[in-house]
Amino acid sequence: MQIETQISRKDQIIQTASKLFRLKSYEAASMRDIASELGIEAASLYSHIKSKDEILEIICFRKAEEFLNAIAEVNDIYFDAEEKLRMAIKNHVRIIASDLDAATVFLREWRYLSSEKLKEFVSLRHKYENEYRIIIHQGENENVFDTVDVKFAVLTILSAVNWIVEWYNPKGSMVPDEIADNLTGFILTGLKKKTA
Amino acid sequence: MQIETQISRKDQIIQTASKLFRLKSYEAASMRDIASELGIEAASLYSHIKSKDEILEIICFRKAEEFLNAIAEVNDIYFDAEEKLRMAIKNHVRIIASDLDAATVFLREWRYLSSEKLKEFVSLRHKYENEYRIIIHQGENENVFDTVDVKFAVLTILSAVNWIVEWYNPKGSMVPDEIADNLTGFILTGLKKKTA
DNA sequence: CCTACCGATCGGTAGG
DNA sequence: CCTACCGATCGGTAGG
Repeated sequence: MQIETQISRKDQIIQTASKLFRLKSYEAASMRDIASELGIEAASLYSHIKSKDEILEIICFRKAEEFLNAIAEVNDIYFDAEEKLRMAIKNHVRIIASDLDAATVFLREWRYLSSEKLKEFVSLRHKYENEYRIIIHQGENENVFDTVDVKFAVLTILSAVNWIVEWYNPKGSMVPDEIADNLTGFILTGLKKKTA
Repeated sequence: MQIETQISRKDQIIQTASKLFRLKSYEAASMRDIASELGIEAASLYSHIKSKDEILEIICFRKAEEFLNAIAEVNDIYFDAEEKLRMAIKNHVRIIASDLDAATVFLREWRYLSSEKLKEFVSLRHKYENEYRIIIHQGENENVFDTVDVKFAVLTILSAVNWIVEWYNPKGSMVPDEIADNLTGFILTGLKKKTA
């Protein structure tokens, strides 16, 4: 009956790997790099994990699950499309900001997944994208969103939202919710003057 | 006095490398991979190029120059901000579509540049981003663009424009100029119904 | 968790 | 453009 908030060795490995995979990429970061960061030998890592592959899988699929749970919750709680979109983006930005290392690996290094896992991963991402497509469709039906190429719109929205891993600074002036609000504003009304 | 349209061995190497760097990433694609694609031995590559690094540098800096030339031309030819933005995006998409392999490497693999070259590369990208910032500012002054966080707006615009390397299909139904028009529409007026 | 090690593969060079 | 090769490093295993 441990009440300690100790983080398991396995999770320490995953956390360290996230940091190094983000910094140097999955291929360039070696098991020796990860081990030395933890003050142990590379061979010792294998008492906790099966392979380098496995680490990447855990990082990518954990994040995928987080994103999918968040969008499911939004669809449960909110009713109108604009609010759904607003909250989906807010959650998305929060998840990225809560663990920037893992989120960056999820977004940037997933290509290195082994081919079976890669297929599964891609299908989870499609599932996530599809949730956004449904929201946009709903907005069109509610007559609050313009009729657009929905696939195209979702790609554009997610690209902007995911791009924040490239510039987000936890010590910067914008907190995650502000970033989300700014993004949503941009997505909803664009750059052009409304009262021109 | 050769009139042949032959492509030099060096350029063949660069083209093949672009393809493989995009497909497998810079680190994972080996010199032996590139050589075998060309039907020669890995050692033979070094008669035409100095190092693997050099290939990446050539790809990244060639593209950087293309992008910078294009935006300079836009600023020379057009006057009002909206038209400048429209044409800048059109050129950007055209450059990406004209050589998807090289563009993808430019956008995805530049992190592997050696540290001196990386610094130079990042400064070229900042220069490019700055040209967009100037256009947005001009639009604010002309009272056609809303006042926004300019840095944020440029990041969002470029993320959407660059994301096309992830889904653009040369054999797909949308030609580059259509993609550019769609993107520009989205960026200018957003998702929300105007006549609600 | 360590020592000791393996086979494979890497970028690159020498010398022709 | 090739053969022959180098030192370095990789992910991972055996055995304790």
